[in-house]
Order: sequence, then C-alpha cells, then structure tokens
Amino acid sequence: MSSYIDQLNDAQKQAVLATEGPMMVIAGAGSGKTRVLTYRIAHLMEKGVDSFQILSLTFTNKAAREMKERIASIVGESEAKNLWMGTFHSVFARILRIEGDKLGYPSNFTIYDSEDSLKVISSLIKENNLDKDIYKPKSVQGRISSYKNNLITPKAYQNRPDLQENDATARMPMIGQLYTAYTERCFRAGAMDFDDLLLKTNELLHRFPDVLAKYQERFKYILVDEYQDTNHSQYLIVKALASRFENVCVVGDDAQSIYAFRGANIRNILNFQKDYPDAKIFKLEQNYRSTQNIVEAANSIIAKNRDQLEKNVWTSNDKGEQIVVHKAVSDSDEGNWVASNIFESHQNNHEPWSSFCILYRTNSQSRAFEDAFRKRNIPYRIYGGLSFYQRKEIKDLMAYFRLAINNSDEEAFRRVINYPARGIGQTTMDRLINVANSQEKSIWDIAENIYLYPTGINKPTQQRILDFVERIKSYGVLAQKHDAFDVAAHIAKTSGLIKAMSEDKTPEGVTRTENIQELLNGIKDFSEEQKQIEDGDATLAYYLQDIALLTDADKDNPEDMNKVNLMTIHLAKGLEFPYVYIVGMEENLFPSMMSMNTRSDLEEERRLFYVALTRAEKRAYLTYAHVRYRWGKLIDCEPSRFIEEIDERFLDIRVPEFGGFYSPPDEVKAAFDSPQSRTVSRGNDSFGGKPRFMKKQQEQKPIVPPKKHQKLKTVSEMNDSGEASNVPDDLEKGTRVIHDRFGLGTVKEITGSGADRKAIIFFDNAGEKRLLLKFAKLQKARKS
DNA sequence: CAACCCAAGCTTTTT
DNA sequence: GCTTGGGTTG
Repeated sequence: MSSYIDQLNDAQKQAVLATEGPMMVIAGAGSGKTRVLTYRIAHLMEKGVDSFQILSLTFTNKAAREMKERIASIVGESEAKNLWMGTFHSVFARILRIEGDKLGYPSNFTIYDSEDSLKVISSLIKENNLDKDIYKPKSVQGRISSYKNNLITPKAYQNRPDLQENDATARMPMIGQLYTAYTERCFRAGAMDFDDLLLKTNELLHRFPDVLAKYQERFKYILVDEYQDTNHSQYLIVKALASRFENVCVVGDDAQSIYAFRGANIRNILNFQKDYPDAKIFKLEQNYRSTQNIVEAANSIIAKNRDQLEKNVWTSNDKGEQIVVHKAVSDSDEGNWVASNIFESHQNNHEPWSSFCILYRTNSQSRAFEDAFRKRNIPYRIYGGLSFYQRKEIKDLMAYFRLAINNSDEEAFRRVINYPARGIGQTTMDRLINVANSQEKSIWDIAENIYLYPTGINKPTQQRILDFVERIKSYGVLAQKHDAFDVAAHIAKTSGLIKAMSEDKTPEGVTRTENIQELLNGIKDFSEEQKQIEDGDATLAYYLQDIALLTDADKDNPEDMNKVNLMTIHLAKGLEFPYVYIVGMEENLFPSMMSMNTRSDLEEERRLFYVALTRAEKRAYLTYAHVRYRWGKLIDCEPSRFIEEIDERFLDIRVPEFGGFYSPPDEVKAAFDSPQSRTVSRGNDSFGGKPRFMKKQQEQKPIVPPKKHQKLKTVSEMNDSGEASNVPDDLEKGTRVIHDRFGLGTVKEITGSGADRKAIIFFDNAGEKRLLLKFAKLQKARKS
C-alpha cells in the first residue's frame, strides 16, 4: 500500500516518516523537495490524520495546485480537496474574510495591489503638501511595507526613535504621519494591501485568543515550503499557529534565498533550531536534476558566499557537457544567437520548444528575444512582465466590479468616477476628498449623501455624482442575484466603458476592446466552471477574490504547452528545464547595479545566479553582450564577475575573435532569412520590412487570461448564454466521456433527472468531479 | 472641465 | 525607448 515510500532515498524517507514534532528539511537544489512534501502529506493522511487538519503553505498557488493533484493521485480526490493549501497570502485572506469583522473589516474587503497602494500614498503626499521629490512615493511605499512586514504598526513606530531618526536622516521626518494616514485611509476604504493580509492575521491571532485556539486546533500539522523566503510576519504566523502541537515542518534552502529585498529573512532558517531546540534536521543533498558539470559549477559559485549552512550537494548523473559561454555584439545579437541556437537544437535533437528556457535578471530584457523568436516563427511564452490584469483597461472595468462589491473602495471610486467622462473633474474630486477627510468618512459616504455636506460643489455636478452612486448601487443589487458573467457584461455595457473604447479606432484602441472581451470571456468561463462544481460560487464577489492573488506563475494555459519559456530568474524558482540560457551576464545588470554596494546584497545576487544555473537539467548557456540599449541609450558592457567565479574546467568559452558579428549556420539562413537580416541594429530589421505600426499591432495582441482557451466572442454573442448543450442522453455507468477542461474520464454514477441530472465522473487526470449535466459540455469519447 | 503636450522616471526582483 | 502623470491651454 505504501509503495511510494520505496521510491525515496534514505534521507527523503526519514523526512517523510518523521511525522511528529518540529522538523526542518534543508533541501539542496533539485533534491526532490517537492516529492518529500507530497509524500509526507500523503503519508500523514494514510496514517489517519484528517485532511482538514493539514495546512500547507507554498510559494505560488500553482505549486499548491500541482501538489494537491499529486496527493490526490495517491490518496484520492475527495480527501485531498479538504487540504488547506496555498500561498500565505491566499490562505490568510480566506481566513480574514471569515474573521475580519473582529478587526472591523467587512468580509468583502478589497485587496489593494501595489499600484492601488502607490496611488493612495501619492495622493497623501500631495494632500499633505509634501515635496514628492523628497518623499518619493515608491520609497515611502517601501518603508511602510517593511514596517508592516516587521510588525511595526503606526503606533509601534512612535515608540521607535531609532526608526524615526532613520527616516529623518533620509529627509523624510513625516513618514510616521504618512504611515498613519495610509493605514487609516485603507481601513476607511475597507481595503487591505498585500502586507496587511499577513499583518492583520497576526493582529487577529494576537488579540483574539479564542480565534488563535480555533486555528491551532484546526491545523494540527503545518508544512511550509520555501521557508528561506518567508518574512518576519509570516514567521510569526507560523510560530503562533504551531505553538500548540508543534507539528511544524519547514522546507527550504538557504542557498536559494532570493527575496530579502521584500523582507524575507534568512535568519528564519538559521533560527529554527533556537525556536525548537529538539527539532529534527534533515538534509537532502543528492541532486536528481542536473548533470555533474552543472551541479559542480553551481557549487563553485555558491562557495563564494560567506553566510551559509553547511551542505554538500552531489549527483550521480552523467558528467554532461560544459557550460557554454557566448559573447554577443549587442543585445539584439544576443537574442538572435540564442534563438538560432534553440532552433538548431530543436531541429537536430527533436527537442520540444518547451524544453528551453531563457532566464534574465530584468523583465525589460525580454524584448530582444521576442523579436528574434518572432522573426524565426519560434513559439514562445513570456511569464511576468505586465500581466493581463495590470493593463489599464482591465483595471478600469475591474474597478467598477470592485466598487459594486465594496462601495468604500476609494481607489476604485477614483478610477471610474469620471471614466468614461461624466463631468466630474479634479476640482470636484478634491472637494470630495477634503470633506471625506474632515468628516473621517469614506468618499462614498460623502457622495451618497452629497446634499448633507458643505462641499461647495455646484448643483448639477452634485446630481451627476448622485446618478453615479445610483448606478453603482444598482450594480451591487444585481451582483447579489446574478452570476459574475451576467453582472460583468451588464456593467461593461451600461457603464459606457465599452462604448467609449470602441470609439477609439487606433490599433491600440482596438486591442483594448479585445482585451475587455477577453476578460469577459474569462469571467464567463469562471461562472460556468463554478456552476459545474458542487459547492461552487459563481458570484462576482467570489470572482474578485479568486483573481486578486493570482500571480503570473499561477497561470496555466493549455495553448502554452509547447513554447520556449522566457522569465526572470525570480519567477523560475522551483522550475526546471532541460536547456537553460542565462542571458545578460554583465556587470551592472547581473549583478544589478543596485546590489553591488553591500556584501549581503551581492550575496543575494550570487544566490540568484545559483538558482538560475540549477534550473538546468542537461545544458546551460551563459551569454553577455558587448553593448546594450538601456534607457534608449547604447551602453558599453563588461562580462559579469559571476562568469569568472565559475571554475574554468566547467566552461566552454566561445568568444568570437574579433568580437565579430554572429552569423547563423547556412541552413538556418536559408530557411528564413531575407537578405538584410544580419544587421545588428535595433528596430529597423523588424520582420518583413512592414511599417512600424504593424509591428506594434502584432506585439499588442491581447494577452490571454489564465486557464482560458476560447476564441474571441463579441459581447453581443456572449449574451445569449443559455445555449442548451447537447448532452448525450445515453450516458451510463462506464461510459467514456470528454470534458473540455478535465479531459477524458469514466462515468461512475448518474443521479437526478431533468435539469438536476448530475454525473459523478472520474477523470483520468483531474480525479473525481460531480458535474451538472446541464452545464457540463460533455461528449462521448470514441472507443479506443 | 476636457484635450493636448511635455517631462520625468523607468529597468531589480513580487505576494 | 516607452509610459505615466502633471501642467497648460482652449
């Protein structure tokens, strides 16, 4: 029965079997950490631990989902679905929705993203007549965030002369006031920022012992992945929850700590033994992922760091090829070299595109590679960057949704009060804000009762504000009764947003309209999906919750299967690829210019390089450019110090003798090139010599929202949603069926009749689901 | 109050 | 080089 145990090596086995008490697993790169976590949870459940009592905190929601699927395949879907699994932020957001009223928050509180919070801060700086060149909104935001992550509330700040002095030295003595005002403003708006999700959880557990007891009792077993990247706030949450039973298992690798910049505290790993003196410590040192060359090269890099736990990562894999180091002439030449190299590898070794990954330090570097891939028709996928949900038009429509669900949401209010234009301008807004501040009420409260307050706003404008309020209220009412898609489509139409947009006939405008339609398609999918799930929730409120904490790494699109992957190194954490290209290996880029001042910053960059290199299974390539465009200017570059730090015997250095121009092999040239394609210059060798705006149009094709894979529909088409799906009516136990999301499955049972007819289906890949046949678009599978 | 134009900042990484 | 926000003008 426990055959999975036999698939583990000794160290892994011990870590899985030691179920009770505190323990820490130090897991070297590629050492089967996820496997240990998965089996450990499965093992707990087989031993009889109730799945409701296991809390597993991961770094991305995708990691959680994948782990859940693997566990389901061992212990069964119905048990696995009770596990509490997700990121710190999503798990505790869920708890705060339940318990937040104790802290004065509504259960439909908004989650402000960084852009929202930055806007609040900017406007506070302005309202307080502070100089925005001294009080740079970004750095104020950074300071506030770091205070929150260290549990320093505005009140606590007042008792910290050291911090106050610090801020004063930075010529920002008003930080304390700004912090206080920011906190109040968010609270008034019924909003939490990312840091609040952790801070308020701490407050909740601290102030309400009964709540703490409840969740301690509930989460008898706690597992934390990527422990090296937790911050102080997260550390305290874990500590509080675990203090009752002390069944806490943390897994991490100090060598892969790369989030100190956002408050991650490597001491959490180093101090674990102090908190739990009898903690068991396990080390996973055998690497199953990479060749000897790669493992040893990576070891030689990380050895340069001073602060680290002792460990010896080794592998019994083949020696493998040396790491290729390539010097390119320019950034676009770098793109071309990598693209050609990948193309050859794909042709000659029949490697799928998805075996390749390009890793860079900054998102802005992706451009040269996109150009090169497009020129060769190589399919690629970019992770991160400006995500779909961060686009302006998407955020505008979403602001209407947010405001309908949570009227107090000030950022949403400000975003849409005059978009599309309805004659409510800056002056009016300033007056509203003034009154809101002096009355200590939300802008919404003022707007709703505009006649009661001496705002100085003229009558016609007051009426326009009231019209707006009524409109939003009617959306709110609608959202109570109808599913997310119906409400969303209604809002999109009646708010005038679509109309305003479709008047814009520029290519950008058309793209924006398409993006809006993509969003609506996504919401349609969400609604349908929720209706198919037995205890689903298809409301707009739930939709907003569902996507607020999605990250780019969480998105999974079936269309993206066979594509070359491009991402920042940070996003690559936890992933692996047969072929990895680490590009832009230049001083001031990697290591970043900002990180060369202190030893600890530089060591973090080095760990980042370690993470990048250890993503590679078979081969790794390092490239750098002689010159590169940055800020629109041509910059001379020097190779990164990290290249020198690798022992030379692991490297295959290929630097063209004259720093010459890269020339692709003849067959590659013959296959694609138009005569002029060897120019190094940027931009003007765009594909096919089409005019520039064409290129632009191409680049801005709508980004597809997560999980979705439908053709574009027009808004009107989407409205007749009631199409009856032609459900085959001869379904019976044993019938093989296809579902467009879950894939192939076998019918286990049919219940109910008419509109209530349901099927329990066991899907080969997705496990057991209960589906309402009315909605599930099932097809009978052909006999194979 | 809206439309247009220009300057500044951006490019370190993200929940 | 691109986007955003602020300022000026009509």
